[in-house]
Amino acid sequence: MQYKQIKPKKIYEEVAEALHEGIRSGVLKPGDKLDSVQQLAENFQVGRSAIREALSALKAMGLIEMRQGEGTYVKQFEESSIKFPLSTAMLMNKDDVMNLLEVRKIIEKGAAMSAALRRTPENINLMKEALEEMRTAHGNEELGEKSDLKFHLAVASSTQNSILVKLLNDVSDLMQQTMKETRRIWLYSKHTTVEQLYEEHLAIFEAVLEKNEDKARKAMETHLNNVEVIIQKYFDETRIDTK
Amino acid sequence: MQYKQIKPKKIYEEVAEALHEGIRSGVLKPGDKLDSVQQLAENFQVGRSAIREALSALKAMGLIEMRQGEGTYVKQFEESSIKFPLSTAMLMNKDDVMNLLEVRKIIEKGAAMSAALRRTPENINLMKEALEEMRTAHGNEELGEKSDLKFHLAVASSTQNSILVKLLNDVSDLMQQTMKETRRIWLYSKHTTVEQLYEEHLAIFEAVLEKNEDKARKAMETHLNNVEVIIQKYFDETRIDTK
DNA sequence: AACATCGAGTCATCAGATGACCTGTTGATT
DNA sequence: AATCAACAGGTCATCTGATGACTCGATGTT
Repeated sequence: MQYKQIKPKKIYEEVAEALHEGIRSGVLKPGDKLDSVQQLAENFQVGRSAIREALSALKAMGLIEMRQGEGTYVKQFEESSIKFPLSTAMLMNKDDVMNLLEVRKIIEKGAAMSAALRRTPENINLMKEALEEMRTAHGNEELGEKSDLKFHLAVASSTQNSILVKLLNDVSDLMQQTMKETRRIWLYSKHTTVEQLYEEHLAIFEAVLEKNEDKARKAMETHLNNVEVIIQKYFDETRIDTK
Repeated sequence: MQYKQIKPKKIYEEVAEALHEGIRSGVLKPGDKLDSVQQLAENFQVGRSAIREALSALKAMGLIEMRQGEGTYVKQFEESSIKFPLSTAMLMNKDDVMNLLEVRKIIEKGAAMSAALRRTPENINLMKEALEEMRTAHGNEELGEKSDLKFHLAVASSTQNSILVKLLNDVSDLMQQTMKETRRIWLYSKHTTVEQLYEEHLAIFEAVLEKNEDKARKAMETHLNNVEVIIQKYFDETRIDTK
């Protein structure tokens, strides 16, 4: 028979849960000030350390903010901040990078399609801006990289789906972190084909502009396939094993 | 002029960061036992509370595990289950749910395509199992719901992409939690169309079995569009405003 | 061989003390 | 009247000693 795992609840876990529940249920609204640690300790009838450990955990989850000398506040977290706990503690081997890239491809393709349907004139302007930056950035890898990101973000925003934007952001962050060490070489390879990259982005832009869903997907796919080739090449050259 | 925000780093934040870095860089490998709190306090030259608060945060992120009487260990987080720390203090309004569903659609469609390419015989068996469960579960909503999830998970696993699996899991969790309160009604609406749902799943299964990428995508799309209709209907009926 | 007991190591929790920091008030200076 | 230094009260940040609870393995007993 299956025995259910018994786990003696730690006090600070219970406290954290209670507060979390309070926030989720709306008893504690964003911006509200919590009682002082002292006060909470008395309310819950526990020591101050237990309270502080609970608060540390909640803070790590991004639910509250502790301001020294002031107090503890429930964080403002409109739509934008759903946390996708894509663990940043990830090994950086070829498999992981490739898997991550596949995820990114899936999301970006979907985003491109959705963007083609829902983009507004403002979105278009943002994309134009990014493209312009990219075009005039030849030679300046730093700036090129930034406008690249900006463009992808503008596409994501065009979906009018804040959750999707957040997710794509997280994935991009992870990619950047994962590739931190390979960055210089990566920028170099990229630089060599900067013209081509610009063309690819332009194609995506046009598709979104024309509200052509299918073309947008394909353009994004082409683009990311090329990115994949570059990364692939880098891995092959430097012989980083798949663990 | 722009002033850079000065933020005095809290000790426990620095400790948390140091440990996090250690894990990410691989100095601390999964399964490793950390020094005792006492010891860490001496190593970092800080008080025990600071250490404990840092550990609470890392624990909340799912990076470590504290076992009373034993010690603190770096969590094993292979492909399987990374504990999902929770991020769901989110309002449950129609917009959020719809956005989330769109994200799910994007990911699941991508997963279905990838699954069609890479599924192994074992994956097929898992899917079959889930389908069988679903078929024989008529009337038992609890079980039906579970096998539904199991099926989607089996599809995700077929991609051989652990990151994708993790992500889909997180999104599903979020959806479940978000819809926790609407659950009963949701199950009911679902029940009325359980036959149809089974057919839809079967279509996905067949497509994956045939390694037909395009068909898989379409089948998944059809399925999720129907799910969307059900949810949509629920919202319309109960008049939950868009905030 | 099986079981009970015990001790070392460790996490869990409490509470007092001290420092650092923020806000608002008061009162003196200009 | 405007400005600013000083202060007080509230709060978070941190350290520390004490105590309890728990795990594991060693030791001793039957």
